[in-house]
Amino acid sequence: MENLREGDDHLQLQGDDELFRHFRYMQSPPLMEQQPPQSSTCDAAADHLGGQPGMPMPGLVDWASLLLPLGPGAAAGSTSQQQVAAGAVGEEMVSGVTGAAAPESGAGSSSGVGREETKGKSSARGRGSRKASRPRFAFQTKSENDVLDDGYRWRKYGQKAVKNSAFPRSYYRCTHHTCNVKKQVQRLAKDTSIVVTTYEGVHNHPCEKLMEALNPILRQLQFLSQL
DNA sequence: CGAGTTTGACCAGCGC
DNA sequence: GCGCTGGTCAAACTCG
Repeated sequence: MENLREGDDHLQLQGDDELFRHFRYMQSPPLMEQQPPQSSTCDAAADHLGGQPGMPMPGLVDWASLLLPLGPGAAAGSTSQQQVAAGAVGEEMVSGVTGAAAPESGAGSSSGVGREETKGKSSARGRGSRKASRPRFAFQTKSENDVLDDGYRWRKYGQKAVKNSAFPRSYYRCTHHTCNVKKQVQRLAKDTSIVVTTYEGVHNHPCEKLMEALNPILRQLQFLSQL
């Protein structure tokens, strides 16, 4: 696995379509300045999508699709530009991104990529055969906070010291009962101001904070549409 | 008391 | 085959 090259600040962001809905705008800038904790990344994404210079089709957000529960077939309903993003996602590319986003530590190495949890204690505690990995998606944020507030709720289930890194890697799972999306968070050893977040899987439910924020508007729209 | 975090142990894959 | 490493589990603990 190829590690992050020295000075490789052009991490290309790739991933599943759902994540692109939130982070697609980050494809051009090498780093995303993390938003303050009080504003979720969903909101941040909204802000950036409208105003980030150099963004592909800035301001064109398919909000309706954001509100749809996202499943494996959800990409079929994506907009054309989303399909372009989603279509670029393949295992090789995703692995490459993961490796690029995890310098030094060996994260994204062959031993790590694609390891999948299986349910049930007996099946080697989820360390059975490596099935074809779910889409993985890594990006860097420049922030003092390790955990990027992306609008979803996460439960930490592990923390590991990784080789050649003074900072441990944290493991999170989405707390939504039907969603088994995971993410890893690790701070770069070379640049401690940079946090590498690796998402694995696709949320099959809407962003909670976004829904919370949009609910009053949606209700109003519903009311108006009835008139 | 429930939800989330911490942390040591366990296990599989990989390289040598 | 063995040791190293990463990923996960689960009991204990903390917090609201």
